[in-house]
Formats: sequence, structure tokens, C-alpha cells
Amino acid sequence: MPATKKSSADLTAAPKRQHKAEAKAAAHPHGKVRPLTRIQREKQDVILEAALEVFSMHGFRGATIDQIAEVAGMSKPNLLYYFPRKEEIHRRLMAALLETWLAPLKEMDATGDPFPEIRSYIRRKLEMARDYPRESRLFANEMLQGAPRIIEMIELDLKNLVDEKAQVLLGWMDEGKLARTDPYHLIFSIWATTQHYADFDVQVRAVLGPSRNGEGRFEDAARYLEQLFMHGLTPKPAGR
Amino acid sequence: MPATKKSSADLTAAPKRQHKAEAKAAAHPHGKVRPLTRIQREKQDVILEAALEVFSMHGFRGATIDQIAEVAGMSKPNLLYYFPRKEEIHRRLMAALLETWLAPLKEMDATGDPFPEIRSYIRRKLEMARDYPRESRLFANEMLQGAPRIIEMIELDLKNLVDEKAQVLLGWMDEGKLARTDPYHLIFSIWATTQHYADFDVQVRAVLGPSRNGEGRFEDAARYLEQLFMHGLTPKPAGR
DNA sequence: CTAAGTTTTTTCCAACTGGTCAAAATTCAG
DNA sequence: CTGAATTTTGACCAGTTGGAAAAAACTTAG
Repeated sequence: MPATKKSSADLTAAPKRQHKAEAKAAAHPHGKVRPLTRIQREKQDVILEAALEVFSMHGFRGATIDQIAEVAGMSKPNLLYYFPRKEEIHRRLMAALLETWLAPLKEMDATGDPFPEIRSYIRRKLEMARDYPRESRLFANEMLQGAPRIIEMIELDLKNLVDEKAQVLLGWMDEGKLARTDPYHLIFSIWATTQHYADFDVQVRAVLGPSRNGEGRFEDAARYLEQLFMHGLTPKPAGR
Repeated sequence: MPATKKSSADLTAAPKRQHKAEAKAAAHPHGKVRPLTRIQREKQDVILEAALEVFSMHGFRGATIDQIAEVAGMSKPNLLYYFPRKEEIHRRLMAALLETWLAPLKEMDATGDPFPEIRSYIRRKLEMARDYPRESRLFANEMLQGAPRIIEMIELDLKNLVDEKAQVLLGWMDEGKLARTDPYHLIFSIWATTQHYADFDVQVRAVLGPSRNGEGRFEDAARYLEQLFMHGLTPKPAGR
């Protein structure tokens, strides 16, 4: 359960064919569109990893190419050889991020039972907050700024997925397997409580104090959230 | 229930005597430390209000003095006459913010009953997310960046307050009035779920769609959270 | 009204920003 | 080993950034 570094390998590695070609064509003033070379692939990954580090802390405007280049261990012009503009790096990061971010919700299975399903959804989200805190912060940063660069994806992909899963939740409620409540706000509350441990990590650490700061705090959080949601969503026996 | 503009009046108006003097002394190269003039007070408020707007969207590094000056309706040098450095503005904002931010928790009364107390704590926090979204985002931005400028306040004032209220919660649990659970994570979950509606506003709006976007969404959220926490924290009758 | 104090504007600056370009260094296919 | 393609570097640029300085404009107490 390593929570540090290298964590974005899977994220940065899946940028969607189309984008690759795009980036390539843009990155290289030379005419032809060729497959990426080994060095191109490696360096792009190094850059995206560094960019994740910097963007997730300072947001788009607050991050500088110099900074990213330094973290990536290369010169600024060299970095710009791979990604001709700052926005391009951010775009690639966000595109990959959204995929990863929605994956856990996608797994929630309508044919399963609500409590195991919701419980493991919470677990997965909490694990992501633990293992990919920078991704969580990158996302949060974008949201805070009004999501200018991903608003369409939010309004399409994300909204559709949530709509679909809200239906699943409503189904469970109709079957009396889940307390009747607002499925959208239910999903929001799971997002909020789990991502909190990545986004407000400093605060959580400061409040818990040095004594409770091992990875154990995630176990405690998991236990607490499980209790909260399982109790909170247990259906009342019809009457009263 | 106005949720827009002018909302920071009370925030920016309470900068703590000591700070005022400090700011004054620093702002004016002239020797003596005099009480603030009317214009100074007014303009400082205008600037802080503008700075709140800008900092809350772009974070400290992403915000520029020019931007703040423009929103404040004055020239950059003029603004710098009142606050000689960018950091100073941010510091003032954060100091006032922390006060306001912790107020609701402070009100949680040990002599009251847990459910009404917790319920109204949630209400108050949700109202703050609705009425002071910029303040919430300002705070979130600082957290995302690792709280570099307020870490001491977090580790002292905030931690102490939370420790104190955690004891209150534990007391209620001992009396069997509240489900036994981790009081710290309980507080975190209230923070997370309520602030989510300010910090991730774009996402919430996008997901709920145009139909559910009136202020009514806060009522829905309040109802949902109330249900979640009230059910989730109801103590089980001893056995089992 | 006037002079001292306050506020605002104009001009300026050095450092930093995102980004360009051509030359140099390196890699790699044949 | 060689020549073409790729990668890296150094020098550079125009625009922006936080901030300084000083003079001009405005308030205000007496």
C-alpha cells in the first residue's frame, strides 16, 4: 500500500489514441505524424508526473512551466519540445484524470445488494484519496476555479454517469433495501467525505496530531464512514 | 437570504486591533502610528472584498495584484498604498476567515442534547457554504496548497477547538445519547459534506442539471444531510 | 484660505512568465 | 560508421508580475 510517488503511472499512461497523435503532431513542427518514439513516451510521462505534482499544489495559473521543468529534471525549452503549450499538459492530465476518477462509481453494480456495493464504493474512493492525493487535489483545484477546462466533460460524461447511478440507487430504495433519500446528495456526500482526506490532508493531519498520523488514519476514516453510511442509510421498517 | 456580494462585510470588518496597527504602520512610510482614517477603513474593506473574490478563485499564486486592483476599482499603486504587499492582503483575509470559520463549531454546546446541537451545527455550516462560498473556496485553496500561510493557526486554534469539541462528543457517547464512533472523523465528515456545496459548486450544479438549481438545492442538501447524520449517529440499544 | 497631511496617479523597474528559434549534441537505422 | 532524424541547449523575446519613487491631486484642521 504505497501512497507515494509513481502513483500516476496508470493515469498518465492512458491518454487516448487520438490525443497522442494530436500531441505528436503539435509537438513536432516536422510534417509527418509518426508513432511516438521510446524517448517521447518516457519523457512525456516524466513531464506529466511532474506537472501533476505542480498543478495539484498551485492550480493552473499558479503553476509555472519552469517549476514543472525543474521537477521533471529538464530545461524549459526541452519540456516545451514535448508539450508546446502549458494548456496541453493540463489537458492531458485532466483527460486521464476524469477516466480514473469515475471508474469507482462505474463499478457500482445495479444487480448487487446496496450495502456491499455502497460500502466498497466508499472503500475504493477512500483508497484513491490515500493513493492518489495529487490527482484528487488537481481535480479539486479545477473545481474551485469553476472547472473552466473540463466543464463539458463534467456536464456530459460525469452527469450521465451520476444520473445512471442515481437510478440504480432509486431502484434499491424502491425495493426497500435502502433508506429513501436523495440519491444525488448521497453521491455528493460520499465524494465529499472521501476526497476530504486528500484535499484537506494538512488539516486532517494537524487536527489528529502526530500520534494518529500513520496510514492508520485511513483505516479509522474507513471504519467511521462505513458506520455513518451503513447506519444512516438503513431503511426504517415501513411504519412510523 | 442573499447569497451574493457584500457577503464579506462582517468578515473583513474584524481584523483584530493588533493587525490594524501593524498594517497601518507598514502601509505608511511616514513615522507615526495613527488611527485609521475613514477613507482608509473604507478602501481597505473594498480591497479585501476584491481580494476575496480573486484569491478564492485562483489561489494565492494565481491571483495578481492588478486583478484585485481592477475588481476593487482602483489602480495597482493605489492599492499598494493600503497594503504594501500581496501577502499582507492574504494574511488579513485568512485571519478574519479563520475566526468566522470556527464560529459555528464554537457554538456547539456541551450542555445541550447531541441531536439538536449537531443538527444545527450542520445547518449553520451549510448556510455558510451557501452565503459565503468565496470564503469557503479561499479556505479550500489554502488547504490544497498545504496551508503554508496558516499552518500555525490550524495547529493551535483549530486543533484546540476540535480537541475540545471531540471531548464534548465523547461525553455524549458515554451518556449513550450518541452512537459510539470516532469524534474527529465525525467532525471531518460534517466539514466535508457541507463545504462541498461551496467548493464543488460547479460540479453540483452540473450534475443536478438546470432543473434543480435554485437555492432549493441547499434545502435538499440540508434534508439529506440531516437524515444521514441523524440516522447514522443514533445509538444502538446496548446489545447486539 | 492655507498649509500640513492624505490619497491618487504617472512613470518606472527588475524579475519572472510562456514561448520561439537556431545551433549543438545525441540517437539510431542501415 | 555514417548520415538523417531526434533531442537538448542557450540565447532571446515580448508581455506580465510585484513593487518603488516621486510628483500631482485632494482633504481637512486651524
